[in-house]
Amino acid sequence: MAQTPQRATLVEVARAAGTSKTSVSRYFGDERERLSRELQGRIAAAARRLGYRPNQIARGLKGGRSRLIGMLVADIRNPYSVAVMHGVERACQAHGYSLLVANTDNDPAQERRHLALLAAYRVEGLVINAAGRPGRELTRLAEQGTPLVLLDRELGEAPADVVGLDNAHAIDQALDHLRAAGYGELLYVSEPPAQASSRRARLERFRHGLGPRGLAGEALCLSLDTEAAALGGALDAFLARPGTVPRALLCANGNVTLAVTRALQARDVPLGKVGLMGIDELEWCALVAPGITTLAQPTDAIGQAAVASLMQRLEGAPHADPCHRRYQARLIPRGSTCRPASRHAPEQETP
Amino acid sequence: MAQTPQRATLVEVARAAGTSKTSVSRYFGDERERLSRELQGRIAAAARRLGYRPNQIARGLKGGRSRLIGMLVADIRNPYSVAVMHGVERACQAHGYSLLVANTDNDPAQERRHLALLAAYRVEGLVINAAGRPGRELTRLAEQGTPLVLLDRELGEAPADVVGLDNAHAIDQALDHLRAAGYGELLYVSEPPAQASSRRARLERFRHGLGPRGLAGEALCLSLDTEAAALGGALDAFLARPGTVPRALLCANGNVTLAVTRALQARDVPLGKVGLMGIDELEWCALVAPGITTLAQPTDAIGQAAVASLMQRLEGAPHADPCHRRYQARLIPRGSTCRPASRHAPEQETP
DNA sequence: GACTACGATGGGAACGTTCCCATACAGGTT
DNA sequence: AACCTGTATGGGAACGTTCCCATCGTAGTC
Repeated sequence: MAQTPQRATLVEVARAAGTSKTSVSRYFGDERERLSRELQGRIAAAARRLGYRPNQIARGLKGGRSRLIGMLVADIRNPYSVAVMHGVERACQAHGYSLLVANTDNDPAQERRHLALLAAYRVEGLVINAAGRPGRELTRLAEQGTPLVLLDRELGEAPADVVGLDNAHAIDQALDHLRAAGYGELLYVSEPPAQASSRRARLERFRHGLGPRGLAGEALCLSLDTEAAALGGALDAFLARPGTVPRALLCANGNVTLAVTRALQARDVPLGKVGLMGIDELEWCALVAPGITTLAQPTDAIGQAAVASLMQRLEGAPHADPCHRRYQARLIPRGSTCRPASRHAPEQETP
Repeated sequence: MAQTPQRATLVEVARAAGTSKTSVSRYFGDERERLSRELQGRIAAAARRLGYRPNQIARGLKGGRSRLIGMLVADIRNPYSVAVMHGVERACQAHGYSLLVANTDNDPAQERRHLALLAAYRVEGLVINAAGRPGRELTRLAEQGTPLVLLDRELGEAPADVVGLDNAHAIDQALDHLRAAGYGELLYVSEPPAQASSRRARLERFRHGLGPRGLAGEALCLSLDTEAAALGGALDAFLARPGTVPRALLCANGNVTLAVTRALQARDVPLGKVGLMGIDELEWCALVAPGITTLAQPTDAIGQAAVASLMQRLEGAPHADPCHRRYQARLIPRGSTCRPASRHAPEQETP
């Protein structure tokens, strides 16, 4: 039965300060210096007394500026996504924007629904880390002038900037590292590439990078959700092959690394004897003995770049040609890619 | 140079459909059935043709219903927080709300700023998983009628529901399990309890639970950010004590488990010989040999309960007495709490 | 002393909705 | 024929801002 003191409005503050709403609006907008010192003082006092907070919703309505950036995340429980999101959020904040996050759980239907929702809130820009199937919704948004940034996947259709890992270079780093460590036969494990261009890019680079380096190998693509069982069989087959060339597994992303590590442990395969390496650094990679070698993505930089991209279009040239920003991975060598014979640097910590 | 077809408005749709804005508003609100079949058809056609989407901002302004729930997260990179957030988001969605997330990186200044921001967007309810220092801002919000839910911490001052783990019972489970496994001397490692009531609750229960069970032990509280170095020393001291009673470490949360596991590995201490157990299940706990025993929190249920709490106050009794909902942890026993002597069940997978 | 210029302020029309209150016509009752 | 009652629709005033366009002094200029 506490009474609810209605939230104060601009007009109420104006009345309390003995001035007009225009002046109060100026005070809270960015024209404060146009007001006389004395009036500023009166407004400040009245506002504080009433506990006034500008209503962002009303602001957004009039000016058309919601000060909201939307982000579509395919899987909010994926550490990579969260790390990037962290960068995105901080960058938004630095530019005076707030972030509206929508998680799609990898479900295209939710993706469409959430896209519509973000549009309904008139987000001024959109960071997309989901399948983003061509989506008329997405194209429409772009046509209506909402800048789009894709994380780690290209869409072709909609004009949008792309920010992400330099996939080709990352795969090159991995192949070079594995070759230098003495592994000659590789299995590349990836989720189905159909859905994301970065998966395709990595896979292709892997295939084309083997020959020139004198490596043998092949790729295994499966959905971790639906075909997890198949992974074990495929690993068995790979490990049971005839021949004595040292073998290694290369995981296309953090989820795969997790699944593969589980499968290897279930089989009591010692890491290192069979090499293991993954794209995406996870906090536990150093902990699983003898440590899993990874390629760390500069997630913070990627997040910030995404927002920078949006800001540029928001403030400057909205219709410039789509641009790509690719970032380099950082190799973190650990024991999982030291063959027992030549083991020299058993573990190296993240700096 | 692409021209920007301004986003269509209600009035434009009305004109195109040869009707009034009221009818269009009814169509997109929840009074569609009041319209004649024929008019519905005309509106639908016009809306589709123009690509109309109701402007949520304008809606929010008029009705005072922003359809937004805010969530304040202390550390968005903490898997526990993210897991709960996932539950919150899905529940919001199910109730027709969207989630505005603000991450504070454990910084009180950011916390205040973000709280103000969420208030500015007129969120209809607030889920708080941050220090939430008494905060006049918070009390004000509560007074103005915004329902509040605290995750895993009580504030005392502001009237708010609390949702979280049944800390006392969780600690009891841990102590019982460790005792049954034969450990007699425990070290409880926690972050400083000052900031969060749940940390205090766990710590206290630990202290009071030792005696009745015939256990010895003590607690170590340190900030992982600033005193990480001290952890190693404290572990050394604990492990080097005279006496032959088997010893175990109990970690107050996931962050602590990570830090402690790192410290133990750096010291080549085999898990199990020294027992290790943690609150919060992390995806890698099964992977670090011989597996780390954990108490899993029902994060999804907690997130959903938080939103349910808000909805209840939003729809029903806004001023009912603050209520507490506590959820039970689930014990996942693994090798880290099997003493070498009595090792029988080396590993057990998460179901 | 009339003119312009400028700095400080205020009035009022938007922005795109919702929702209260008409209006219009149909079909019953008296 | 005058009266309700109900259903399908439309007009217009909010909601809390921003921003254009006054207004009103007070100087500075010729």
